Amino acid sequence: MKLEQAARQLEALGKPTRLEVYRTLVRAGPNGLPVGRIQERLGIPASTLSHHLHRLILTGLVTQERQATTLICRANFPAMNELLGFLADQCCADAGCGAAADEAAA
Amino acid sequence: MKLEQAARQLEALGKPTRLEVYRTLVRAGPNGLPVGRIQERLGIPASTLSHHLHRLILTGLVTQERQATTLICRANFPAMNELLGFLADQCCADAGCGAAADEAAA
DNA sequence: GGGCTATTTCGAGTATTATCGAATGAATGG
DNA sequence: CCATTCATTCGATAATACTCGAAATAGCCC
Repeated sequence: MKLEQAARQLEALGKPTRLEVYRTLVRAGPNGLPVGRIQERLGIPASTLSHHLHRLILTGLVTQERQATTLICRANFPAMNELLGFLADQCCADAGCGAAADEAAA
Repeated sequence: MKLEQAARQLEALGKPTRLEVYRTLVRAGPNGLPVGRIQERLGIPASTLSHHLHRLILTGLVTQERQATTLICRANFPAMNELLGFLADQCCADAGCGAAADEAAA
């Protein structure tokens, strides 16, 4: 993964509002959640939520699929995985720290 | 870890410039690197670099220690670990995805 | 097509952030 | 104490981003 792409994704998760949206989608699992449901849960104005979702989609962290009039949003788990991998690589490339090892052991 | 704290750290890593600084420190390992050395490597103006380092320090991702006239900067590995843990928890709390498992197996 | 629901796009106001040169502060060595 | 080196703070500018109401679009059902 390129550094710039990673930075974009990290930035996308770097605002509490968006991180909460993303967390909600992650917790919803592979079935995803309609936009309206997210809005109900988090109490965000529709236009604001749409804006944040768009940003998350642009970075590839979230996908959308149309079902009739509602749009289902899903967390893109492989993308998250890649991002975690990038961060872990940074950490353990030359450092020899126990970071990833701890995670794996836990 | 609180969501807001995680968001602050993610935001800190969310700009290419800062991510590069952080990566440089991570790769430097526990010995860290003087501010001037980072500047040489990345070619960033001193004031800009100082600004970014300050942000990284505020979020707890980087620490500084004075050695005579030079300031040694170090990546805070436990903080990074906590952040990775937070993201992994988000991912696997209810979703049952294979994310962390894949990382561990790799 | 008319009405209805779900969601996005538009537009504007506000706030935060990045960048960098110049000036300032901190610490050592003579 | 003065000169020197290392790094931060100041100040100003430009760019980017957040927020949200109003208007527009997409798709279904009758």
